Amino acid sequence: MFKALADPTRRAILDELTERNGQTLFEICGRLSARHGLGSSRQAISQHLDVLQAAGLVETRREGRYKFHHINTAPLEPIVARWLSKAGTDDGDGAGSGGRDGT
Amino acid sequence: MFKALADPTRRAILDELTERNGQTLFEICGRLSARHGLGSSRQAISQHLDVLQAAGLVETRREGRYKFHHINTAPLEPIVARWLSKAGTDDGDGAGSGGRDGT
DNA sequence: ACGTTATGCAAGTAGCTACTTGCCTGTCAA
DNA sequence: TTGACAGGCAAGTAGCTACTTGCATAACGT
Repeated sequence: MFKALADPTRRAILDELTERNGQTLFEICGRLSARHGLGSSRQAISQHLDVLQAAGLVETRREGRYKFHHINTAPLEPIVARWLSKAGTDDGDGAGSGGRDGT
Repeated sequence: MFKALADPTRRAILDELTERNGQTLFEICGRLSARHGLGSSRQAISQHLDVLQAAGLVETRREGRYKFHHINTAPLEPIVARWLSKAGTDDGDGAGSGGRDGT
């Protein structure tokens, strides 16, 4: 899921779907090159959408020869909370376990 | 920054620092192999820490021959809110702009 | 039926990324 | 000072990832 967010093009796609949910592949293609200045081909976008769908961030709805893509922000919420929840246990020692390397 | 989160080892490091902030490189090494079952070498972890530091997720404090690593969750908050804030503008059309490919 | 439109699948390629290996610098203890 | 400890730098390698190219399939309009 994090790997899906690692790519700038995929983040731009999410930006696009946030602005206008339920777009087709061709519309995403056009808007990406027009509004984000990305010159990716149709297949590239299609593969990106596959990755986003596999990550659960995008859901698709088939309708005739069109395929609409909808953003799903549900998986985004717990991922960061995992590190935000704690992260107040400052220590300062940390030097008592030397000698392990694994090589 | 997203690329820093894309790697499982780096996420494990963040987990470790969340549990015990201010660890040294060697302690992180030992705890990763002990608690997370990761057999990464010292240099590998060092490079991961460099990436996390470049992403602003980890800050370091030098003290003698020790170097303590502290997690910084500040950059994590706005990244997801970017897509969570809107994402209610469902549309449904989206087929009116065919013909653009860019190739 | 026929051409067009919208999308899908698969193989191949180039660039990136994580990891290793080897050596070096600085710090602490005796 | 000497040896051990903690960490750093740099080059090389293997696997992954994004992208391209080419063809195939299904729905729609006429």
